[in-house]
Amino acid sequence: MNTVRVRFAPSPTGYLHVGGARTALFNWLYARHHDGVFVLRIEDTDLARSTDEATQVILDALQFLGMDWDEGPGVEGDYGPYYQSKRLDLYGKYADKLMEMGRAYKCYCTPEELEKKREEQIKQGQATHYDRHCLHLTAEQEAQYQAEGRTPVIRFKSLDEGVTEVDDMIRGKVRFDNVAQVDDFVIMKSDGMPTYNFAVVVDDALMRITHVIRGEDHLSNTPKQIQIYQALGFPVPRFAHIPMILGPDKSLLSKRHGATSVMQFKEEGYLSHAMVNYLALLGWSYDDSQTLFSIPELIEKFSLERVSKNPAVFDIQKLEWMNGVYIRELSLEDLYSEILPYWQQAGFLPQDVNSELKDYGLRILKELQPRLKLLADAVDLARYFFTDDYEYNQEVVEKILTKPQTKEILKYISEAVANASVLDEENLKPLFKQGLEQFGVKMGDLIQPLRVALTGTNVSPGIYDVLALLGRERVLERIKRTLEMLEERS
RNA sequence: GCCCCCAUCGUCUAGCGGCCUAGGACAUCGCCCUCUCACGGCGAAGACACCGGUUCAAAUCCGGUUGGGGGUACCA
Repeated sequence: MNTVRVRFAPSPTGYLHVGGARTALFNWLYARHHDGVFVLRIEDTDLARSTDEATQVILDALQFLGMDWDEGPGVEGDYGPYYQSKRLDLYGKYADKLMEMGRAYKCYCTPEELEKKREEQIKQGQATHYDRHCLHLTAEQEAQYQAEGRTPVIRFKSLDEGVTEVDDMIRGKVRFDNVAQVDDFVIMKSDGMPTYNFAVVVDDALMRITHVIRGEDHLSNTPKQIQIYQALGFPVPRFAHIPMILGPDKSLLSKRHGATSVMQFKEEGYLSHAMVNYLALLGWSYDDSQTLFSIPELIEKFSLERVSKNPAVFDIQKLEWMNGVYIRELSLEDLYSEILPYWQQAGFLPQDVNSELKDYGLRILKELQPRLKLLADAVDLARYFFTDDYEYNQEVVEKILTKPQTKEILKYISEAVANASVLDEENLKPLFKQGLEQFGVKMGDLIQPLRVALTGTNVSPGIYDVLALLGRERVLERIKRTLEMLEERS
């Protein structure tokens, strides 16, 4: 049996888009499922925009998602180099070969001339295609063009009849009319660089790619590529065109829909596992019930047969939910490791955390864990545990601390806290209950003002946990501070 | 303009002729738990785009319409 060889071929434009990440994931899962080879190839022929940094960003993003490649940057294999910019001689070589065979020719037409013809064709209701003006140029005509300073491109001479069929693993057989749909497209630009449709064939063929799994936006270009494969005598790989990812308005997902960069998601506090699991479900499903998958499970269960044909809207809410699920699955130790950088950046914890502080962090995390959707949420939710410098939510103060008896209640709690042997539920609850009788109120009327006094908000973990974490000294200080604030107001 | 792809709840989807009074997940709403918020539990609402066929039988097959997406470049 032949080894499955798939590839992900991003162009380094500065970041890895979630659509690209999903394409990479499907390739990676397919390779791992079939014990195949996952190749990473950098399509950096756009020299103006491609930089080493931009490439590194993509590698980092793939690494974050746990997609390791078997051949590619940093992992030399038998079919390198894996940067298109280092393969330029190959494209020239195969373009020459096509010209020798009479399957390619030089074209001196200018973009302006071509645009004019194109407009004319559209006006007449025809399909747009090159009119082969330069197919049979005489030596004199060529010399004339060169004298005019024109630099030629090389065009592929496409088939004059018949149809080219794409046997897509997801969409089935798709037929394209050779004459109308495959024109003599450019394979080498005037600057000597190959065009995408040409380079991708040369590279995929030379790298022995067996399955081309890519976005549906490439489906229409596939017949062109197949004709190149055939002209060059290369075996044609299998194709699988996966559905596009759309924004909420059903247009192609892009920056204007919000974050689309994988690394940006990472910074906001999305876990690698959640990203991968969610992305896997965008266009693929296993059965009618399972939505949560471990990575090994994904590898085991993934198949192209179960990839959907319809485009999928990127649903950030579902991703958030899933992130919460995986945050809750983390051990406290692991959660701490994930959140430490956020707390350090917020100035809550120093670069070197001693064991006492770490233990405190762990205790906080125990309470925060079920409340987190994003790792970054742990900053705002934990602020009052680390600093006295937090804002009082004025709306909440208005609503809760203005009730009658509030000051008396807080004073009562202050005494209870001062007198309790240990600040925990067992010791405090009886004292609080006494207060209920004394003031003739319910537990909430006692706890909510206390919560506001201690946290500045009406949302926090259970009050006994907050009390225990803050400790007697800070609790008393904060109640005192709150009482002073109330005095000033009245 | 021309060509290609697609069409089940708001969203992701299950469904590959009878198992469907269409299942699950997110989101929404209600109830429970409860000191708030989460978590968790229970429940509700919510879809086969439309029109023709084929068939004893259609969400499932075929055609058309409409809608959405993509391609049509010296971008990838």
